[in-house]
Amino acid sequence: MILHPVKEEPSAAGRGDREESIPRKSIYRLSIYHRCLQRLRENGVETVSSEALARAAGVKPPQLRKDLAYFGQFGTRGLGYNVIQLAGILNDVLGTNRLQPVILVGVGNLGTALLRYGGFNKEGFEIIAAFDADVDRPRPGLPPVPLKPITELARFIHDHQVKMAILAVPAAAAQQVVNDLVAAGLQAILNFSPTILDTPEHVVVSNVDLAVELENLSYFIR
Amino acid sequence: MILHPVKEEPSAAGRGDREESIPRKSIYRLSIYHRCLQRLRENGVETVSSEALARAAGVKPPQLRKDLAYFGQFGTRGLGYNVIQLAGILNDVLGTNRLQPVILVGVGNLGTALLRYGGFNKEGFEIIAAFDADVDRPRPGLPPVPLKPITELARFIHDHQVKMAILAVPAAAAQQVVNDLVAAGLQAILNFSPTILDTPEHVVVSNVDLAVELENLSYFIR
DNA sequence: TTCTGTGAAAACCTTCACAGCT
DNA sequence: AGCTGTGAAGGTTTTCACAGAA
Repeated sequence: MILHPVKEEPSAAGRGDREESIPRKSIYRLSIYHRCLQRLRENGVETVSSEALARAAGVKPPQLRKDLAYFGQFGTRGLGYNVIQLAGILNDVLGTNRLQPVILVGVGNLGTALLRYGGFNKEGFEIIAAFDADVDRPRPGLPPVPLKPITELARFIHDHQVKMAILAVPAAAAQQVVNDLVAAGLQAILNFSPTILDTPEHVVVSNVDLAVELENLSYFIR
Repeated sequence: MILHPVKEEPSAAGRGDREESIPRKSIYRLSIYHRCLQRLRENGVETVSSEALARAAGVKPPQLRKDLAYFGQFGTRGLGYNVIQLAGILNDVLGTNRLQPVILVGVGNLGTALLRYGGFNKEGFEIIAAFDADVDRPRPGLPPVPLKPITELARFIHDHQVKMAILAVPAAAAQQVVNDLVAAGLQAILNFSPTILDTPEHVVVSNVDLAVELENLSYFIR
């Protein structure tokens, strides 16, 4: 995905290496399990075995159990996992129980598309503002999110205690913007700009490069 | 990604296990190197060392050299790599030298956003048609891509020899659609639907789940 | 009996260190 | 001298296999 999505490797950066060192891949899968559990809950399923949940998430059962084991013992031997309970635990672990404010930086083609998409809001994230160098450029059909000049970025981050940003600026501008974001205290970046960002240890970056994902798939076609 | 962003693990599925077994991660990085080389070329750089290219791509130099070594020897000892030549080689390896037709399946919020984004076309991919169960639903500002009912999917894939699809249908519909795609001979899927797809060995899937990427980042915020 | 939790083994990927061209 | 190519070492993640609780 992207695939795996492409991706960083430090184990548990950001958090204070809680509980030894948990592979970042495990954390990533936790989000996937969480999603599967939500669907099971919607379907009224009360209990799920590691085998069933693993299949839904596309992993092998021992992997799922190992991943969960980093955080505790949540299952009942001979039975499986309580769907609601496990979903709640993952909510706590991932920090998705509280609504998380997010800003979008870069409202060009892709940024506009992401704004109009709106799918983030359903999952506990809210884009509370968008920033761009050119505020006046026409962008038909934008949802009612405040659009601000990028010069107000640092101030806004401070004032609203923003911790996460979605970055969709041109590659050439990305590093400079990131420097500003980091200086303002931002902690996590979902990067759609086609560049590898240079960030300090305590800032976490996930890269999603749509062109790279397609190129990568292209290799596997005969 | 992102990313990411998430991702499959079989080594060299799809292709006939050419050259022993090449890690999928290596292939993925090849796309990243390719992108960095393009930028270097634009800047008029003629030669690049493994150290410089690795830094641009966010990896360590031996990793870059190992990745390239799966496909041959392209550098000059004492000098480095010729930017244009290496870019050409990666074009060949990745199969991005020829224009690749792609279809979009699912023109809801996200699908529409992706269509309007249009960033794929620059990179050697062209969305030649879009499919949705409901063709009549209003979608303002769509680019001039043929929008067809999903019932014509199989026929179209056959007639146009389509090998790649971008999937952005609701989770509940995804597996059924994928079954149809696979039956029609499709080989690679970039999946934006928030589900793990069940596909035969010879079909490659990259998953990009935007909500999962955000959730994952959420963990690292204190 | 069933299914989780987990140490140990296997597989995998990354990094090192240096040999070998230019 | 400089930098690539690569076997071997090192580290991490995945998988196995079984002990142990319900």
